[in-house]
Amino acid sequence: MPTTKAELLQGTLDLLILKTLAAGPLHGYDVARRIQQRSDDVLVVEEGSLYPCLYRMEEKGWIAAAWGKSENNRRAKFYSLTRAGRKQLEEETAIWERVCRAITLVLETA
Amino acid sequence: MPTTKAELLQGTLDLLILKTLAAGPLHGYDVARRIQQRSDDVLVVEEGSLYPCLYRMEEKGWIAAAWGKSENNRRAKFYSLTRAGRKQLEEETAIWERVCRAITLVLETA
DNA sequence: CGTCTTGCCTAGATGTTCTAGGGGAAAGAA
DNA sequence: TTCTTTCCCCTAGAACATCTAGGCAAGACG
Repeated sequence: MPTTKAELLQGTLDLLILKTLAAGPLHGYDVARRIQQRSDDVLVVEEGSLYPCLYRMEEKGWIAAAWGKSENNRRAKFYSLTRAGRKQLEEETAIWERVCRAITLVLETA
Repeated sequence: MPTTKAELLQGTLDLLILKTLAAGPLHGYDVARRIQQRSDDVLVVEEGSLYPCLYRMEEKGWIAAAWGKSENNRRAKFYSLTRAGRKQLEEETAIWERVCRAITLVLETA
């Protein structure tokens, strides 16, 4: 039996992507890989979740896309945070901390 | 402007209910109220989410229901944790801690 | 009697993520 | 050369949880 279910917490993908892009532009494939690496392989972003999410975020103006070449000389679409994206990152970080604290509160109540 | 969006984190409702019932049987309405209170009004469980969730959990054998009278002398359905429910609570708590830690890891990466 | 509160319930909409595909192009092996 | 692997992008539809927006019954309280 593997580690079983519960990869991604619904509603946190935007935040994870925004944060991952905060350090500088990355292409989509790389965004997913970094989230997985930095979470010690706990969070796995499927491509079927990743790309639609990137489009939604682009439509909302949080990120901007530009075609380029990857470090492996492949055609790749690079995403970078917009000003609105940075603001969104701040907001979502605050919400996460608030909700996370709230859940912890409930779990700690004897 | 109010506190805006993001009440409940999708996927955490089962855990919150299980934990709330761990201290003893409660009726549905009360479960929602306690989650809200204990989270300092951050987590609000709508009734349209609550009851379907309770049914799912009952079907899975995590909780058991019994009709009774509330402290206000109203007809109410009391839910209590089964043995399987306690096991599930342990599992979901572990998953929550793992995922929460993972997200925090990503958010803390410079 | 009328209204408020408690408490349970449901159908349908909404939104996110996953499953399960497909495809092209560079790199490396045979 | 050809074959296979890896990288990188993309999409349609299913699955699932939560919310919206209602409805209903009965006790409390004026």
